[in-house]
Amino acid sequence: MDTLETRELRYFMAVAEELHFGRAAERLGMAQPPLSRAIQQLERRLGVSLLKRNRRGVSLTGAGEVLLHEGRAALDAITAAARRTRRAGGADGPGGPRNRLVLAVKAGASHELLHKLLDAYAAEPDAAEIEVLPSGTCEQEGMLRDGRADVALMHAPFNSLAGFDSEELMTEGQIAILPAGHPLAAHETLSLADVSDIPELPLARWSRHGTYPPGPGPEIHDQTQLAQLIALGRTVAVFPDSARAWLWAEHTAVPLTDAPSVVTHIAWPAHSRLPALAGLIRTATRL
Amino acid sequence: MDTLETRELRYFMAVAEELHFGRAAERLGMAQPPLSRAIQQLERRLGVSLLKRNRRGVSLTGAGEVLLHEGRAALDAITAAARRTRRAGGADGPGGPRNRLVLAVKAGASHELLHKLLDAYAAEPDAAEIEVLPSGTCEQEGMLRDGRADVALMHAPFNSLAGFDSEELMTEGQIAILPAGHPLAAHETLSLADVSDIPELPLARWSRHGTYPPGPGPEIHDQTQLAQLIALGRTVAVFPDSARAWLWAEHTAVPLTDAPSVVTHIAWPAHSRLPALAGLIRTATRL
DNA sequence: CACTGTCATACTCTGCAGGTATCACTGAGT
DNA sequence: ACTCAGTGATACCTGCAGAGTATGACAGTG
Repeated sequence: MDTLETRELRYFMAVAEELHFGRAAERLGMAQPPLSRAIQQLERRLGVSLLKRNRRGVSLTGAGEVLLHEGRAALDAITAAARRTRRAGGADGPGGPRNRLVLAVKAGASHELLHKLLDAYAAEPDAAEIEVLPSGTCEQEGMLRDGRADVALMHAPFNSLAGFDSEELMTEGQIAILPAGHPLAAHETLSLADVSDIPELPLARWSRHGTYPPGPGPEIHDQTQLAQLIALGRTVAVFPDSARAWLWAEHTAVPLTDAPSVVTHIAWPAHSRLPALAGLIRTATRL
Repeated sequence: MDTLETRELRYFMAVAEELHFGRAAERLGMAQPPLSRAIQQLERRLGVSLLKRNRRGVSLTGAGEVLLHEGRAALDAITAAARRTRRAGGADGPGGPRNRLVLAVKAGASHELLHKLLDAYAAEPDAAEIEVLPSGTCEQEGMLRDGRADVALMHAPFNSLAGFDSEELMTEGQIAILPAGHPLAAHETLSLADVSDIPELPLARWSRHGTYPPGPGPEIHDQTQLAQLIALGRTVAVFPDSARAWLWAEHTAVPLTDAPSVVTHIAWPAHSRLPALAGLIRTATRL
């Protein structure tokens, strides 16, 4: 059979990520031997070898890599099903299923657009309740995939719209945000090259799931930290034009001529059938 | 926890589709009581009521409908993971993972395009092996979703591209295929209205998962049957222009002026990472 | 008012997921 | 060369959960 229980998937994902049975077992809150057996059994059932046991740790085979990717998608779909079902629960009031949408937005981005959208939608007849869920850097995609959110504001080219349906809402240029006193702040416009290699102003490194990319810049994980570092003359940042909304007095914004445009979309899982979603999208595209 | 074992999902889907515990249990090859208990337990775990037990059959609650949709997507993702992993198995030859792609095409459609594509791709250096999988009416979507296929030729507006990545390959008009002797066959062009309500030529009804839509037309499930019925003067059909390739002598094709254009796309699951896929897509878009 | 169809409950049993103890093997250090 | 640490596999045992059988509760029907 091709049953593939979710338990087996969870187990395999843990091992594939840790590449170590002991640590994987610990992460799963179980002992190592049953984990080993479960994986063996999974391999036998699929008729495929997933891991190369090298006496010194473990590595993935080609089939293992495939299962790592496909399995993640499948697990996301499962937790999404659970979450969305729970959220729809207690429903069936006289006005149909309880109307509620979870909207994921990158924390701090598109304030103005978001405000307009929420106001316009709230004015609609029989508008659903919108819960705004602030998301970390580029995390909206995962939130849609695993059901934490029903719909999201995404920003191409930073977010990937692959696998979602979407409508374009807004296009804007990008600006460099510099310390007010910096020589470059006097320019009318700048290019990406101008701001990307300033020795005394290295680009900040954003936290991604707790780790930071390598480089000389300071480590940050929210916009306030970044704003402060810019104000102190320690770094420079590139942002969509709408970031002007939160600039400090110590900041100067200079348009970038050659930075790619940022396109804000409203996006949702392609198979979504939430009745309230259509109304929100209609409102959004009319803005 | 929000574990949601696939077994539970399968059980629920069966009940939600049959709306009858007994039949669902039979379909699952088990007795009815354990099924009842499993569903109850699922409802308790999710903290949500999924089914209304009406003493006379069963009906879905709002949350139940959500789980029916989301669960189908999740189950598809799981079987896709299993299938694709199996297919990648035995891999890891010296030339990297075994290169093989399964391409789903609507049986009989786009013959010429398909031929050109396969020839052009076969000429590429390190081309993967392409397995062509004929699919029933509009079934390519399901095949991509549950992993029976890796990539598909789809025809908008008949197929929905929602949830897939795709590239446009070809646009064509549509034609009416009439019995050669019919009065309308003498026209230069026709409109949809002209052919949709001819009393003596009712439109055929295609099989969809074994059932047929209601209507006066004959029931068919493959193109040859249809061709024969047209030749016999019993029905009329509307097809993309490329269907001219298989017309019989007893058929006459007349262009339709107001039928929507048919756009052929090559489409694949948005999260796909198959190395061979990129080459095929590149070849396809160059045609 | 018996009867049928339907889902729920009670009870039992078995298979398997999980734990503990231990083995087998390899590479490193002295 | 020998020991030791680290890692995954094996052997064996246990308890629970998932499956079966028998039966109950209830509603609609003729």
